Amino acid sequence: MTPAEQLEILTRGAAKVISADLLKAKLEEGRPLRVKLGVDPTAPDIHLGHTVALEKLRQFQELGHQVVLIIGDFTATVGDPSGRSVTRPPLTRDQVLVNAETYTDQAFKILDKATTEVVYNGDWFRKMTYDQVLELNAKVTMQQMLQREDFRSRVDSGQEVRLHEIQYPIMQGWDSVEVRSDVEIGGTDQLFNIMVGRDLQKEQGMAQQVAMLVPILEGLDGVKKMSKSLNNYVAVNDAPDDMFGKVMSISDELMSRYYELLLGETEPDGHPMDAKKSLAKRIVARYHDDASGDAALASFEARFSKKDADSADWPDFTPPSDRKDLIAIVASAFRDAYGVERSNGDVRRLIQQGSIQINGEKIVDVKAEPELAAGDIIKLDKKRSVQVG
RNA sequence: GGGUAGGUUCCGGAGCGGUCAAACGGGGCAGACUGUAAAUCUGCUGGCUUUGCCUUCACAGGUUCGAAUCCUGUCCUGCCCA
Repeated sequence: MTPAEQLEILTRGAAKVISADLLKAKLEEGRPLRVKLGVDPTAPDIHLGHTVALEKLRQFQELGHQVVLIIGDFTATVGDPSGRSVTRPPLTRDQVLVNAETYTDQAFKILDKATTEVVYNGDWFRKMTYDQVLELNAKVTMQQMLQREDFRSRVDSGQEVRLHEIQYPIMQGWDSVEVRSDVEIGGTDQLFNIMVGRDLQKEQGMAQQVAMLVPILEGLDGVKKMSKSLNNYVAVNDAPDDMFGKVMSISDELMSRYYELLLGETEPDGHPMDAKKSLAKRIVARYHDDASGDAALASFEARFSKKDADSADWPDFTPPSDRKDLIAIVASAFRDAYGVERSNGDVRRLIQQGSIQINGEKIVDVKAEPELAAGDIIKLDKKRSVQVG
């Protein structure tokens, strides 16, 4: 494939490339480019927000370039302040290593494991001396740091900014030097960090990397960026039905955004609901398989469209043997079938507000002690039910 | 180091001796309506063996019949000065 063709594919969907000309020049060298993505193993789940960058990496990979995945085992103990309004709590090394492991497992759902280079930035940062740290710090000015929106707004609003946080961009930049990257991929909020990488590479007399910024995907709420901590994410490891359901719950407006960022397409004409089902099915198929996508669609339609509870496939649930009051039953159903802890008070409220149904019959009496038989369907809330097994 | 303003429930932010599990807003959850959409309306939003009880208002003591509210000390943060 010619450099021009590659350029066309690679820049598609990118929010910003600094610069396209530089990328073109690198492609024209005809060698495999080293394409870097730094990941912060702060949370173990990869979600759709991460996949935007990962899919971009895969495009490079498919064109024969070398993907370098940097596990920020060291930087994670600092915490990327990008886009943050508060200091991020640091993680322990053990947590980070465990997270890194699960992270790469998931990343290889998208990337080709065999040809991906995985490195840990602790390998070089832990060896650094204070001299070297100071030398690096001398490359960046306070003013540059304060140009950053996230730091500046924290300063302006009287929020604390701790000094270790401003080390983050420097460390991320140094990663680029260490791996001699040609291209760094990141979200648009990574602009500053990636540019620091360019500066440091130049300082070291090295060719500068291209900054390729991909758009930030909004989470299920449609407003804030998708993130684990906001609990507005779809994890690539989510079960098919769960993944499908989450996609169905997004707003129409957000759906067209997902079409664009996740599938690289425009939303098809027709009823928005059909478009959404199609989107949901394809996302499930992508991270599981085609059969799962079809099954999730069928299951969704049975559960919600036809409201045919009998044919729906709800998780099995065995009522507790020690207590038979409704509060205990519902609380353990949430816990056993969905892994959700709800306090008794919480459950009590659900009951009082008419969320709980047994075989389609609403139960509002908090003190009810229903007789349950195998096969009974207990509705917990709008989205979840269980089947007594 | 000095001065000063503060630390309240998920967040913001009231409260300034009892009527405070704590106004109001945001967020979240549930219900109605729907397309598990949006908008709208309603309710809820510390825990429990729930007409009551227990634990919360930075932490530790103290005053008081009674404290988130007063006093003392400690820790932490912002701002101004050095």
